Amino acid sequence: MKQIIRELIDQALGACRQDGLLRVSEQPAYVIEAPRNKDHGDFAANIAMLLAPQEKKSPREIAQIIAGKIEGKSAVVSRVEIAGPGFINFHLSPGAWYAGFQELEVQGDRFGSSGIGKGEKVQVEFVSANPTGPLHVGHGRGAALGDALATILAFAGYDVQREYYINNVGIQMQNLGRSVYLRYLELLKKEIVFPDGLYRGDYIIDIAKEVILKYGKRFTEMPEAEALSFLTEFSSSLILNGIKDDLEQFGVQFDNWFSEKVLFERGDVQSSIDELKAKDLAYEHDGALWFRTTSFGDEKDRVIIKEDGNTTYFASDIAYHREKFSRGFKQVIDIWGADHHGYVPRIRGVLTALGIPEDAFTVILVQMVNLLRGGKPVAMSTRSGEFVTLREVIQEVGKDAARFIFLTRRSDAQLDFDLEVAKKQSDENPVYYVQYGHARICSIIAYAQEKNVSLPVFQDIDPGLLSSPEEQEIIKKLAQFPEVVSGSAQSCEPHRIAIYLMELVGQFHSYYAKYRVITEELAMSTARLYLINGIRCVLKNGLALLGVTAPEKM
RNA sequence: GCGCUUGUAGCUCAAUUGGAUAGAGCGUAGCCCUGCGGAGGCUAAGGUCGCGGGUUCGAGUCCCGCCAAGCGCGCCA
Repeated sequence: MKQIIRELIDQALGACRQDGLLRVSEQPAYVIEAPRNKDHGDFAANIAMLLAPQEKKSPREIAQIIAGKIEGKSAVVSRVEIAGPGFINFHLSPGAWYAGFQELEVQGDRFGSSGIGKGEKVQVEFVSANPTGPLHVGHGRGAALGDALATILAFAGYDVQREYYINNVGIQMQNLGRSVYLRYLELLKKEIVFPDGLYRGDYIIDIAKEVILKYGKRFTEMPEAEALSFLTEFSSSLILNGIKDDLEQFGVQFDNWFSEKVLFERGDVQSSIDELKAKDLAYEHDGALWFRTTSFGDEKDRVIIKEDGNTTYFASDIAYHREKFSRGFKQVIDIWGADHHGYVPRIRGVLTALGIPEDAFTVILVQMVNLLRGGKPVAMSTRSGEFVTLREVIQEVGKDAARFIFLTRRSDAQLDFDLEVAKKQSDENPVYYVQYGHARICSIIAYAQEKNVSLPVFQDIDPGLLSSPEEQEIIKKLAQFPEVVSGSAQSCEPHRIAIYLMELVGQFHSYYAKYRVITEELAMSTARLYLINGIRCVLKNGLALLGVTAPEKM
């Protein structure tokens, strides 16, 4: 619809130039938008204000000239007016919106999808938590965001891959193995000292118990190094399986689980280092090998091989990101916890060094989650092991509520997650508001069937009957959905869809309260049934993009 | 100390990416079922958009300076 308006304006500008009314030596990038205020029409353009400096006329005067060339040119536009500082407001004829109806009807489940992604390969990497402990709420936020974003991008025509990077190399893994080993010995009544820095959570003891069940005492009889090596492997794969289960329960499925170990086994880490050396971007100093990240805007250079000869995690990440792009992704999106933000310049530096275009890489930082219960903070200390796991949250409040709460907020703002509020199946909890709307419509459709009013197609209805202000607003709102989806994809902001759904369902609920859908008048009943079925379809599509179910009954 | 992010109604959050009179929910005060789902609807009160400058036709949005909160600033991951 915007496109049609844009064409009208462009044509008018051409006509003005031809008639010598305006110079338009340089056409500014103007905006067409749906004004907040209904009195300002269906669309507004700011072209006249932008043109004012070069035309040396007042914006309103220019607007008047342009409007003169638009008036009566199209059946779509019923009225054009000049308002405010020089906006050109377009009022559309009611029939203009019917196109949106038909699109919705034809596309059904695909309504809202688009081809703006042009089939480009995009990777979204998210969660990527170390397999040293269960996922917590913060990971849940990243999971909901990454998963929804991936779905939305796919809907917008990108070829999307979801990837989880498994950090299964390094000191933290050894710490995990040692933690389990010590708890194991402890359970077998050996004297132990449990040092700081190891994992204290109860889940470590659970793993140790499982080891005893499966393998008995045998690790007390073998050399410590051998036992540690086995237990590290055993524990991390056990934890990783737990993570996979949790994510599945949360409705998240990855296409690829990428293991850091593989980078070493295939020699990717070594070859990355070689490449940096060859480009003179790495140098030796104090017995370590440094990467010249300062050349790319970082605060200081960073170590990639330590004095003791081991590589840093940074070395792995260089290799990993290099490897990602070698797989042909046009766009790589990493979702990180905000506590890693200091890491962004480093990785950007790496990519620049490797000759990867800056805009091919996006980092989305997801801010912390403050877990509350009835307004009071819940202790979340990883070291002491006192934290609420994602699994517990899902069990307590449900997948849909948790996901929706994460996805109604922008990712770069901190989020208060109150378990008591999330659990309430009412007012304070918007997910039920949206789902309830969907269920309500399904129920009306079922009722209509009972009354022998079957679900109509566009040809069956008289759209002119949908003339109340509420109905007109709903029709427009439905037509906006595709733009909301593509905007959400391009800005990597899934929350826009959640907000839109709450607005749409709000319109529906008040419409429902004011007008009766199924009455004695068949023509009116059919038209209204058609309208609310359109709402149902959009609610369902929108919820699907967020990974939230759209129940027919609740 | 330096850097990143945030600051909008009593609370939790939006605001079409620079647009016209800043909006929802909760909470508060009232009200609405003889009708398809009351997990709903209607009305009211509630704002110095952290503070101060600047940019321009126009700023919650961009720039600068303060203030506050969170997070970073390792040859840890």
